[in-house]
Amino acid sequence: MQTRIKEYRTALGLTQEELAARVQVRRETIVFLEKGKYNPSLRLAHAVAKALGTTVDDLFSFGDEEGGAGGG
Amino acid sequence: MQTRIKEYRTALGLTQEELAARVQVRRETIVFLEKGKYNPSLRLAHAVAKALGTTVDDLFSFGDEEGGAGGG
DNA sequence: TTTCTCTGTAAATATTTCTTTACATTATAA
DNA sequence: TTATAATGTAAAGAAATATTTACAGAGAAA
Repeated sequence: MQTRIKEYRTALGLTQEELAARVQVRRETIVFLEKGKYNPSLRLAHAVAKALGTTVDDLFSFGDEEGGAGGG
Repeated sequence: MQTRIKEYRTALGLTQEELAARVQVRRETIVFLEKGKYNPSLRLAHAVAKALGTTVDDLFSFGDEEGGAGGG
């Protein structure tokens, strides 16, 4: 799973902390997302996309793993 | 959070079990998603959208809650 | 160097998703 | 009624996300 969060965030001149505040999560959660440490809930993914002025499908991409939702 | 999973699934003539098999999750998980019982992981949301031939943003909608990702 | 801001990491914990197993309901068909 | 297929519900537990707290490194500015 890849994400363009950092790319969008820096383009808007936001710090991780500012983005976290907009999304109403901890800064660490933003760090983890940018680093791809885990796979967010849809609600969180949506909130981040909205805060960055884009969509979930644009912000996150799946190399197209191998079929399903199971771990890879 | 609203979803059009059932709408897409029935349009394709799939049972919950068949969709579950394509997505590689349990049938109960599909029931819960269709009923809005919980908020899936992004990976699961993506896998379901792909199995139904659509996108995450099309399949799920957020009335646009109130800002962030925090519970409502 | 010291100070400040931003970013990254780590461990324990709370919370939620998702599984597993089991049973109930509804509808169709014999 | 009896049988079968599809759907819905429930509870216990496994696995993951997200929080909380704390500390460390990099860069800019004094």
